[in-house]
Amino acid sequence: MTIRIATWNVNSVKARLPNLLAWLGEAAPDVVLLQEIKCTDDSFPRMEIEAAGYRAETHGQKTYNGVAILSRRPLAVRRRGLPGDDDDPQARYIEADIQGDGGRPVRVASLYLPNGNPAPGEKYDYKLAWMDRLIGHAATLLAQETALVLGGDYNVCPTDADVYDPKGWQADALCRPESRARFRHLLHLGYTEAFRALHPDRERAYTFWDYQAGAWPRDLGLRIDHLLLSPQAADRLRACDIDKGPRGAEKASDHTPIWVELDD
DNA sequence: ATGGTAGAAGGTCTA
Repeated sequence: MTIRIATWNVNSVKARLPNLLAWLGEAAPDVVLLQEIKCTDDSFPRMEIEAAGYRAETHGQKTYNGVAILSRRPLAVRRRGLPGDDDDPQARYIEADIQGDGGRPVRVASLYLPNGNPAPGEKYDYKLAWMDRLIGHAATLLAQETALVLGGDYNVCPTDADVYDPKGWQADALCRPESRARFRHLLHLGYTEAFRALHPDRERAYTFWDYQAGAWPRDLGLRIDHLLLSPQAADRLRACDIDKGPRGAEKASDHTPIWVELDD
């Protein structure tokens, strides 16, 4: 048996509720990591999602950001918010233990890394500082030797192969060397980036296409949504892929889901 | 050179 864990930046869970429910019904993932829910915890569409068979834990915020974890299995939240700055008001991190429920337990986190544009500037500084906090917390988690999936919208294109126009994007916060160096730092701690581990040479593998300028029909995309696995999770990795279906739907998010399958 | 799109909020910001 396997457990399937997906991540999807839905760009407003309320605006995307029909798309999300349809996709839960088709794809039937066991766990879904959501980003940019853009609502508070008490306005999250909990009843509809529970009716679809999922428990939901949220770390919401009005208007911007907000993350959530949906799970068919029981789950226990470990933390809301990334440690390292108690004054940070932005809701970009939630972490939970998914119960084994007959299989093996797995720890997951849903993260929404700051975009960081314009760069250079204050927003870019916040992005890099947030990445430094993530590196610190990811190292702490690694020492606990659990099967762990750090998934979400990293707002980083790891290499030029993950960008439709590398030259045009080289000065953007998603592609700048400081962002990429910190992403590599995460990997050097001991994490495995699931998609490239299984598809090292696949081209034009994107998870995001801008709403503007016909980016989707022209396939002008970026790969910025990632699933990072601790060694104990990487040992269980069986499959990973991008599900482009939802990006082609009516009223689509500008991101599409990416998922991993782990031995259960 | 600009605007092109989308979402939430609300008379603009974020992406």
